[in-house]
Amino acid sequence: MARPKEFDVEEALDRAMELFRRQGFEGTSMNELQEAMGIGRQSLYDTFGDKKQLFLRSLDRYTARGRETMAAPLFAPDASLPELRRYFEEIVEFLTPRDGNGGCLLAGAIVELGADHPEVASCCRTNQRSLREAIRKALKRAQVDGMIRKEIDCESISLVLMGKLYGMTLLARNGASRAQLRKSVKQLLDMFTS
Amino acid sequence: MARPKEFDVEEALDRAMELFRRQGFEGTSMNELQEAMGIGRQSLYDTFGDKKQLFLRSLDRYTARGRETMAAPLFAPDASLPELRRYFEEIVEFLTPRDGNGGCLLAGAIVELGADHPEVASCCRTNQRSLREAIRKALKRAQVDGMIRKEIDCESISLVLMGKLYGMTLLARNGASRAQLRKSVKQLLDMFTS
DNA sequence: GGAGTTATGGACCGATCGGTCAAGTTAGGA
DNA sequence: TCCTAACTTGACCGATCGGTCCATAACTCC
Repeated sequence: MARPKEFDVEEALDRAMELFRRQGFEGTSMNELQEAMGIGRQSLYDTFGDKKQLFLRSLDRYTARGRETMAAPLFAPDASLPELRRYFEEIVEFLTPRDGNGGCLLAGAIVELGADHPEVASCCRTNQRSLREAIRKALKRAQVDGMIRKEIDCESISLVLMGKLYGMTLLARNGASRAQLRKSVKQLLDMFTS
Repeated sequence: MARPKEFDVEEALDRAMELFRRQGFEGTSMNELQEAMGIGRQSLYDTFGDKKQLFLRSLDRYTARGRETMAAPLFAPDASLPELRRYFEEIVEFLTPRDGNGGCLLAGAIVELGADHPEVASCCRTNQRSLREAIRKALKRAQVDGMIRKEIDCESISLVLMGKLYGMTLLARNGASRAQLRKSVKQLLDMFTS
């Protein structure tokens, strides 16, 4: 081994992730990334490969981060309806920040690259699958405990809720307020709770 | 007046719209547009202005087209629950074409340009407002006729349904099948019908 | 204290970007 | 008929794109 890196790889990746989240893939240039990450051109390419690889790593980090923070309680083995409600509440808050720079890297990735970048598409689908599964389990658990009506099909409702999450990212980007989103979440969730 | 155009403006716009829908704003170059539209460079700029103006006109056309075709029955003065169901069914079909080139120009516009292009954002919001209003009226009418439970708040459910539409564009882009989307629509709509 | 390895900074690459210029062509109106 | 306004064509513009090369610096190991 020789000369150590002068920058923090994880931190640089966070900066890239944030820029991609706000501006999208095509909308962000390597020059902007380099500047935002605070590293030199060559260090960028040596460490992260080309732009697509950097985006993919940012996306991976983004989804992992989401699972570890906001979604963590939902992924807990005993997660139920309260955890689900709390998760949706956190998503609403995340999508409507004070500075107005809402926007979801995952949604951007699906729209912008989902059709022609297999690895990105794969990452997005994997994330959707695991999240949906966590939602389904939480719903089922809540149903067993009598918090959700018996006739509800948790499997298909989990897809409805995934769509709800995606839908909110666009509603938020299109001007919906935190209060509006919060209310729409409550309306939907109350609909199948008993 | 002098020499007439050799190409059909509306048709050229359709081509541009289709390309933007599939590839997004940043993902589509003027060279590609020129080729797809089948016109010369200068004709393009003379007729449509710069890229942003061309995109805006494409977006306008896209939303207008949607209102005139799929959404037309929903906008009818006597639209009710059947029209609403039918509209969602048509959207599902639109989002899951045989060739796999699903994708919604409106969703792309919101994600890619909603944050930093006021005119595009304005167009997206106007479209959302009018569509949501049509949904709300149809819901209300269905409620008066006893097809929807009395305790339902049509105003806020209309936002839930707008979110559902947006959500489906991402679900479709992320691999959801026509059958899955259809089922999720049924699940949601059945939830507040009596 | 070399020797070998990795990181850094900046110049540089061809390609492509959105957009324009100018010369030539085709029509309508006087 | 001929003038002129509008359309077409293709070369061309500077800027920026993603990506690479190379000389130099900084570190570890022998």
